[in-house]
Amino acid sequence: MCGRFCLDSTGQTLQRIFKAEGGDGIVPRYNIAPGQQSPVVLQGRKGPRSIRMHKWGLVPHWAKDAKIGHRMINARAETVAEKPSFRQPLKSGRCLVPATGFYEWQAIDGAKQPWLFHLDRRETVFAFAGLHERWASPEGEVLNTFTIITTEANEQVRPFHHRMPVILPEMTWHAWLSPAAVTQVEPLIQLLQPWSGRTPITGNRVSARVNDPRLDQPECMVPLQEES
DNA sequence: CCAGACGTTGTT
DNA sequence: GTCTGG
DNA sequence: CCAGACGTTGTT
DNA sequence: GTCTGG
Repeated sequence: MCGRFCLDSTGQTLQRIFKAEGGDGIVPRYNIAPGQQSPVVLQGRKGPRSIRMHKWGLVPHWAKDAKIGHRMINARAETVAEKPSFRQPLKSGRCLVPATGFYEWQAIDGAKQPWLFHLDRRETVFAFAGLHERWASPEGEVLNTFTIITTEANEQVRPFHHRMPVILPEMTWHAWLSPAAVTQVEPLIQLLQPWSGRTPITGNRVSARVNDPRLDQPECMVPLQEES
């Protein structure tokens, strides 16, 4: 699963980490939900990578209605090459989705308690494997959207959920982003495999409940004291 | 041929 | 747009 | 993912 | 229960 994540980074930092242009004005966010705009890193046919704001929830180019995006927030790595909605984006619309963490949810006394999963250092920016699409409404309005690819959960996440977003190691970013279009999909699918073990994730309980406005504040990212 | 779906997660 | 089901 | 809505008619 | 909106 990846139904919510955070990106504790400025556009300037993203430019440096991803060696990309754009993204000016991006500020840290701690509670990015489906339907919201979030940065993605794209590789144009020529020239440098660029950072763009896309809407989370992929709308296929053939869709008659943008509402379909609501159920396209994730794509399974195991089937992404076959699904009508993702087949073309896999060939020509791969992207990176910058993040510093993602949330899992635990029911405690009937309430949903968020846990934040992040890398060794909580502020380390990493990249989800993503796909993006450009959709034009019948009226001609353009909507840029993306989805996050998921895979089997690793050891750290498994106690919470059986799925997690694919995290691409930096050494695979170039291969995932280019060339712009491919005919053979197998090498790409291979890139989605090495998430496990290679990417140790730390989970910490967040000091705010779900949809508590404080969840949008950086203070909530600080791990809670261990309970005695 | 046309009509309808096109997705994932989690829960029952 | 493309595939599946009827 | 979670939260919140879940509807139509007629009038502005 | 299921769908939509964020």
